[in-house]
Amino acid sequence: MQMLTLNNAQAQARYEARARIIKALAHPTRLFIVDVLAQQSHCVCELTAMVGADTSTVSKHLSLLKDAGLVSDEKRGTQVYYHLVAPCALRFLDCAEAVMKVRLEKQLAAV
Amino acid sequence: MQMLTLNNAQAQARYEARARIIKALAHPTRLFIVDVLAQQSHCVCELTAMVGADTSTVSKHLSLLKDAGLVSDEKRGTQVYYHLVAPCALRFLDCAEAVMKVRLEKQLAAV
DNA sequence: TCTAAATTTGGCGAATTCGCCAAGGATTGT
DNA sequence: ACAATCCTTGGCGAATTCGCCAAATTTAGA
Repeated sequence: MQMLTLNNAQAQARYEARARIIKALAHPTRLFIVDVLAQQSHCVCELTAMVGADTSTVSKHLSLLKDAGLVSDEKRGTQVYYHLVAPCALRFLDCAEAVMKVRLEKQLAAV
Repeated sequence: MQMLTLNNAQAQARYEARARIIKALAHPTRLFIVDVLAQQSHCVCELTAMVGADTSTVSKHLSLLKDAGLVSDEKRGTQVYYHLVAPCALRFLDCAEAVMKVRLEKQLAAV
């Protein structure tokens, strides 16, 4: 029975790899994009309009999500459509929501 | 039927709040800590030994997780025990694992 | 071919994150 | 009271992240 530690390189690499994926979701804009893509695929221009930021900014967010393996891209003419390939990412939103709710309840109970 | 956008302050605040919680998990050490606490509560000194970093570093990671509402702390004498209060955070690990597996399969299929 | 639209990439400064060290409580036992 | 242990906080430099602008690329259409 080996104690769980972060001392060996293998365990550390495992957690780093997982953290890299979660980090891809740890941004409000990228979270929003994932939420939108869960309902329907969209091109960069559409997402740019929804987000309300520079095209390059949105494109970089999408590249980041793609590198993490959370979305995929498909070229259609001059446009690039992005699809959500990791639906489990949606549960991040639910979990965050649940944590916020618990925090609020505890805050109210303290009054 | 209102189109989903990030243009209004309310929606933006919502996604920012959720991202703040996810960001708390977006670090290998904090991910490891959550994983460990899922099985059993531990004091800072124990976690420090498992992580293999400075006590202050681990303490700050724990403070961050606590501020996010993911763990709670309980003082017992000179020690402070931390408990996992958001078990749904564990699913982040599963999701990351699944994404990594899909990525690997796709990588193998490309050979 | 020339133009226009869509997207990506490079790069810059600003802001944030990270890990360690040092210092400052808090609590237990002597 | 004093010493020892446990933990937290402040602060520093290094590294990373972020959003915009500018430039390059690709593709469709006139």
